[in-house]
Amino acid sequence: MQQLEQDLKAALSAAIQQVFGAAVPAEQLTIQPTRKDFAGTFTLVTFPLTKALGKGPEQIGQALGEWLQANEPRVNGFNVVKGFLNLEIADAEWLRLLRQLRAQDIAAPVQTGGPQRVVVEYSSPNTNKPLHLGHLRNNFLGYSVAEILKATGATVTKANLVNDRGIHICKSMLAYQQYGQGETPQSAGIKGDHLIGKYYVLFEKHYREQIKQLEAEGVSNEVAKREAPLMRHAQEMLQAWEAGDEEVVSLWRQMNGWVYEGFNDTYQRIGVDFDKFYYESETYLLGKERVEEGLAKGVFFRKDDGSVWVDLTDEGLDQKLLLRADGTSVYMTQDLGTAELKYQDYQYDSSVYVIADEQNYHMQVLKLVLKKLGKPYADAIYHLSYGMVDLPSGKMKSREGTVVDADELVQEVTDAAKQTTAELGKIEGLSEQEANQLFHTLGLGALKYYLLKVDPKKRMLFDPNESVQLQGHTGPFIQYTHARISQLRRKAAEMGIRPELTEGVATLHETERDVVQALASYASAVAEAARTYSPAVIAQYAYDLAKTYNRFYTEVPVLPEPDAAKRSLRVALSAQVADTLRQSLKLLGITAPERM
RNA sequence: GGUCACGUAGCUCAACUGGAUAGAGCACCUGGCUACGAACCAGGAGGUUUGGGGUUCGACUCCCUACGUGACCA
Repeated sequence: MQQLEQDLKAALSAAIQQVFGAAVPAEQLTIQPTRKDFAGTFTLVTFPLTKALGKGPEQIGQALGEWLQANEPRVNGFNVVKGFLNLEIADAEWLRLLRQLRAQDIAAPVQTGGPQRVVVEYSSPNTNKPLHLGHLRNNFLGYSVAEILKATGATVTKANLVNDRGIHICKSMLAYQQYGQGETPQSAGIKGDHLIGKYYVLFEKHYREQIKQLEAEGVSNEVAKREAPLMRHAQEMLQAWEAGDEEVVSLWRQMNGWVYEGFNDTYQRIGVDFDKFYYESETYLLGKERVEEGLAKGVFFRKDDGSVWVDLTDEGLDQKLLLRADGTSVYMTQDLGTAELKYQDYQYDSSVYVIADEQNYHMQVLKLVLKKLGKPYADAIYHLSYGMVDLPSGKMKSREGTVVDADELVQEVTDAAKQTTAELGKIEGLSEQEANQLFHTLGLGALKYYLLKVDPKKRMLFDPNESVQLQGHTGPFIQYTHARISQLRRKAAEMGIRPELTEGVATLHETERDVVQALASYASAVAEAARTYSPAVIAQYAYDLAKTYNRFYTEVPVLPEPDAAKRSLRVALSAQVADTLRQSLKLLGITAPERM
């Protein structure tokens, strides 16, 4: 398809030379898909040529159209509307394209000239509470972007930088010590991550009470927050952890272990995975050498109190702290360290950080600082910045208990899929296990598609009712189209109809052309998605393809078609659609069932 | 106070990076299952693309400005 477009541009450039005697390079021509309301596939916009050629836009269109029709066999018709030359492509070319697509492996890499060694860091949870809706957008985005980049032939490492240390974990640990009474996930019958989350909430509750009490005694809010006994204990615990205190470290190990069991369970359930785990407890001291390096190179400076800074005022930012006066790290210090570590591990030419847009400033600074250090990988860093997920009631706030828990949500979408499937009476012939598997596939398909179809950088609204919808612009709509074709293929096989393209077909139905065109656009959709790091491009593509196919399906008979050559062609066309849909969904992390 | 995003149909989102009459889904109305799976398809209604100015053959897209929403930096 891209090839055809390029060839047409070259042909048009030649036509301009021949007809008008002017040299206009092919790259300068504006060609675009023809709007639905007009006949044709490609459209040349002739307005920009008027000056160079000294003719009116219609005149140019007419002359070029005539030339192409006479000299380019793939163009078999054209029309000119104002400054637009619409070109119609011959059926023989569509058939050739379909034949070519059928001969290729749909999973074969799409060459883009993009990065070859990529690290995608995503998920990166804190270990003090279970995953929630915001994490889901992050996880689905990260997994999908990794799959998309793989589809361009890149070697991709999925990395998870677990934030397993710090004051927030100590809060859970302290609350557990005080109120836990030796409870375990087994004894409580609660998933590990949820158990730890329970104690985090408990900490916050008692902590707030202590603040309130102090304030009642006339202490200012600021001081109360700092001096509340629970907070002081948590701080002491953090120091003990850093000093390697055996009791604290052992409790920390135990509780993190529970959390990981819970996380692994959730990861498995939502179908994401990782090739490499980094733990902040092992990386939080890194980065100090980078600070030394920067001081030696004279790109950082030390203030009188001993703290180290970088001056970014030339870049329109301000001065940024890199190391505290007491020599302890800040987040930036660690991130400098892990960037170096990741580069040593993987020598990436692209390092993708899937992080919410509230970190935009931080990531901008990280990149600039690495640049100042002269790091070769500074430009390879890409912040895949995504917007927050809002609820109809507003922003999610853990303190106000308005978070949507990931595990609960997955259960809800699965239940919704079960209910709808039962209503439609489509579970006959499935074992209970198969049925449950299907409900999960559909529910998760709905949820993933819902979160991925929106442009990542945009803030989005999560409507619980819409997220479980199985009709319309949804994942299950695409899954359904795939399942329906699967059934068609099974029947075709039973009837002895082979999906093949014989010489017996000369002309195509309009909807068949549309389907071939959509199929042929797969590669450019993947390329575009990879270039922009946007699964939404694939989501939109898969929907359009399914939509186009469904129209074909209702307008044209496949199996009942009396002409054997046409019948085989339509089965082949359908098969290609199913394969392309399955592959597209795979890039989104969504499974395409054979029946539903 | 400063920086950066975003603002499109009642609601949720698109618009091939400056091109034609701004498209889908949901919700609402109408029609289509004795040819292959109706989780589908066809049609209707719904828009001053937040307001105002500018750039040009042409602006949802670029620039300026006001307003609104959100995030971040001190």
